[in-house]
Amino acid sequence: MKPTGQASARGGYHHGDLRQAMIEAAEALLAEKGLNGFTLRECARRAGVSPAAPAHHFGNLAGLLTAIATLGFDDLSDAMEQAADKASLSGEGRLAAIARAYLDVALARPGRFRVVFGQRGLDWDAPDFKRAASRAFGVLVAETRAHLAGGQAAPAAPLVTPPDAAGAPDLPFILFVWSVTHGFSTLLIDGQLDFLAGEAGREAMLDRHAGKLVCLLVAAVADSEGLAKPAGDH
Amino acid sequence: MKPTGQASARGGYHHGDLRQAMIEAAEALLAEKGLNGFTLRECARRAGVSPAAPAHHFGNLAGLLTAIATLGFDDLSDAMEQAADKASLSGEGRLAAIARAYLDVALARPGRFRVVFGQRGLDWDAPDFKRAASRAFGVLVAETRAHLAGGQAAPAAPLVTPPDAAGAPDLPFILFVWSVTHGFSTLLIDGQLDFLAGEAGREAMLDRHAGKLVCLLVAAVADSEGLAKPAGDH
DNA sequence: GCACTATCTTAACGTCGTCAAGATCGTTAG
DNA sequence: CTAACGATCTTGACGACGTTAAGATAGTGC
Repeated sequence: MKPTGQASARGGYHHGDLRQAMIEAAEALLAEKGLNGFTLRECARRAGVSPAAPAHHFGNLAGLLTAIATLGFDDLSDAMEQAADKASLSGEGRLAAIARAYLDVALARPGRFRVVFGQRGLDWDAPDFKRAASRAFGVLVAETRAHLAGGQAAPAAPLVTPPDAAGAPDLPFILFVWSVTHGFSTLLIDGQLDFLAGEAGREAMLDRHAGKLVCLLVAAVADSEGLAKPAGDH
Repeated sequence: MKPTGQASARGGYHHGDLRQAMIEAAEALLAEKGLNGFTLRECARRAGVSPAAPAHHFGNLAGLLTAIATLGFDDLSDAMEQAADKASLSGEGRLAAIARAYLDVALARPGRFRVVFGQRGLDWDAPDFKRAASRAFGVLVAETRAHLAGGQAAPAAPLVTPPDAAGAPDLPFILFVWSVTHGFSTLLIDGQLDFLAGEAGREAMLDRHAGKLVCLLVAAVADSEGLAKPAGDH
């Protein structure tokens, strides 16, 4: 049978690199309609492929979303690392830098961010996904510890596997940092703070408050440093 | 035509109080399957009613979810108010009490919490919903301000309309409190902190860290009180 | 040049949210 | 008392969704 459907419009029966094409289509669709309007069929449509084609590459919808979420975690890790390094050079605090980077990534791609931390089912056991998630958490842990240590020194071995952190004495600080950053990002993304924007728009509201919020966070971690540590170290 | 379908099993053509029955079925379904497995048809099925029946009471799926979210916001407000009052009597801090109450509500009904702050579309313009959301934010504002004022005094007029808060000097503190609380709740609910639970389960992990986290929050707000205020008041 | 395997299409299934049209019931006006 | 009416619910249907099974096509290695 001649390829009379989508394949003919594309020029061949095989796509070539459908996996990448699907991911790009998915990102575009997420940016356009958000996670709510996201559809596997629409992605396949944009990739010029039948609805059943993605099954072989991703298994199912959860597989595609997991691939997107993996990219999202890596994006988060990269942005935090780069921001911390740059801030370290210019003398700013690394903690403030990663918090700001986290927020920026969330705001730049809210759809993808919602996939990472969203309700639609993911393959939590996918190796790549687990690795990406661990890396992002590792960056957070490393930077928070560097901040607690008082220096701008980048830790030599920044990779922290989650089980290591389970009993760490500075875990409350790490959770605190993550909670503030993630919470503010989530509230913003979900539109819960839109009533604060006024007529100036969200950007103005961000410029006004995000900086102060990060200052509060840094001050909080610095000031209560001795709270969770048994013996004083300063 | 005789009622041969769902109506006969119920005993009559009319239900009586379908609106309430749908809400109860929805809550049960959310508790059982979460927001992901939530379905309007399944709710109607459990209420013993045809799939099109809820349309007249809620308009569409968003209408039903908005009704649930309204209950969720009211639940949040009530829990925070009661916790603050009780804590005030026993001498504890009201701020720590509302943070803990927020977390407890989220953990007690994660499905409903995800409806309130979730991705599935809601009718943001529904009057009841707006009122409930404003009330919850108002409680947060009032308690944070009471804490900043240094006393456990409950404010006489706790209702704060959102526009009032847009230019308030203590807004960063309020956002800070909300971000920490909401962020930690969200991370927990979404299973992002499950790897910290270990073999002891999530309850043990909560008992270990939630308290310290709230302590950090309270200390942070108390310590950096003078940061956003132009003139020192202590 | 041929089998083999990966890749993609077609067709279909069951489920979903929603709508239009009709049936039923409670209520109220005459 | 009854007839009309509006509110409530059912039925049946529509298009879209995710997923699957079976078949067609293309690149690859022998």
